[in-house]
Amino acid sequence: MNFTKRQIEILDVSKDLIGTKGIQNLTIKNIANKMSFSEPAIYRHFKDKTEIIKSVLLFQREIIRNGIFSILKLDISSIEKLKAIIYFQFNHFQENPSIITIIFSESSFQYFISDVIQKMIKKRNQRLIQILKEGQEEGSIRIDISAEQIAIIIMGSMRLTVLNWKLSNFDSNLKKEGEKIWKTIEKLIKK
Amino acid sequence: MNFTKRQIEILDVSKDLIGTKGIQNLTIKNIANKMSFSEPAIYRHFKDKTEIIKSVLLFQREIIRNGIFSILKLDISSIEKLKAIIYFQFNHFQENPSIITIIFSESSFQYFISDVIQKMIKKRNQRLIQILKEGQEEGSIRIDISAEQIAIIIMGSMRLTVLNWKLSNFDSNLKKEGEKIWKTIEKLIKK
DNA sequence: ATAATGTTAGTTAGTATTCACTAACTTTTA
DNA sequence: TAAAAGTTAGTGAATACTAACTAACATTAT
Repeated sequence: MNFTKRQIEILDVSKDLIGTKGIQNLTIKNIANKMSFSEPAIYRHFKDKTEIIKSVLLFQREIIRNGIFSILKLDISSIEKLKAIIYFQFNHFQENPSIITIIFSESSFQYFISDVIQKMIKKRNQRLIQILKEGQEEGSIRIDISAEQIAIIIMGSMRLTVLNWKLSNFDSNLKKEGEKIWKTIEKLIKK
Repeated sequence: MNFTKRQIEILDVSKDLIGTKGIQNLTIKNIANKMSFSEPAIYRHFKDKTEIIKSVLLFQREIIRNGIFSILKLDISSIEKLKAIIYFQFNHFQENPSIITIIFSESSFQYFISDVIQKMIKKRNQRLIQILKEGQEEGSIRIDISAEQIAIIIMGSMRLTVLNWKLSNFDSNLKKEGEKIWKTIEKLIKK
């Protein structure tokens, strides 16, 4: 996970390319054009295209992960953590629309890459469940529904909210929709 | 929406191709191979590849739509309709895993096709909201949360449940997970 | 200090492969 | 016998990637 300056430039350009027109738009030629380089120059920095895609994913994950970690460290209640994490993510997506396409591309990536995404989703789910369980122990979250099921409800509605935003060509206000869905979730899961 | 026998064969093969390895796997060559035809033979039945993809979508939509319509006609309560529709869909997915990839491909299709999907999603959402509103009027669904928000919760958790199933390589038991998530939803939205 | 050597990061020119699609012809079927 | 549904052989465009080379800079040996 240590990228050179130039590698990060390539990853940024790649992220934008995927973001604007999907994975199909990510070609070495397009990367090279956007960087005003020749195509072979790209291969000085990445072994092959797969490496680029993988790195885009890992790089983005790192950014989100750091944000979440700093929230987890805070000394606030589980519900407040949950809210902070959800708001942080909606905020991040609003400011980086390109990565949405990447996140919703589970199905269009090839095998090996799909593995990377799978692990990311699993990890994030585990963290969410843990927070929920803490909340249940604290007594702030209802216990008649398992943390696992609540996690599906939360993750599912978040993903759909983001998808709707994307399908509206990023026209609607994601932060606002995110706040709305959080308030709904809060009502549903609070004890 | 009137397809010949051969066209339906092509659509079936296409559905499977997308289902097993994603849109990238849908090439004229692969279709031809699977049908033991030459590539140009495909063009006797469809103008171009776009027509094939569009038709796959419309054909699948038709099947699901018919199932939902016959449920809507039944003389049962809104909650029961909802349950029946959700069970029907999980059941349909369990028996047709290939179409999952298609349904989760919003982002990987090109522009014109994404339009078709967008309309499908919108229509289904509208129908869901209508049922929920009826339930709220009947007094069986809570009214402190808008039908629109409940719809997001339901659609979102359904989609995520299906996605998880897909990511588990169709190993887990979708029908069982579907029943579980329905029971959770029921608990959450019942008055 | 400077000449020799190696490294980094770019270039041009090209390859092999895959793709959607077509023209021209042949076989099958109603 | 004519339309429908196949075939072979091919095209042009796009794609990932490679070979061979070069300019600029860094390191090392004398």
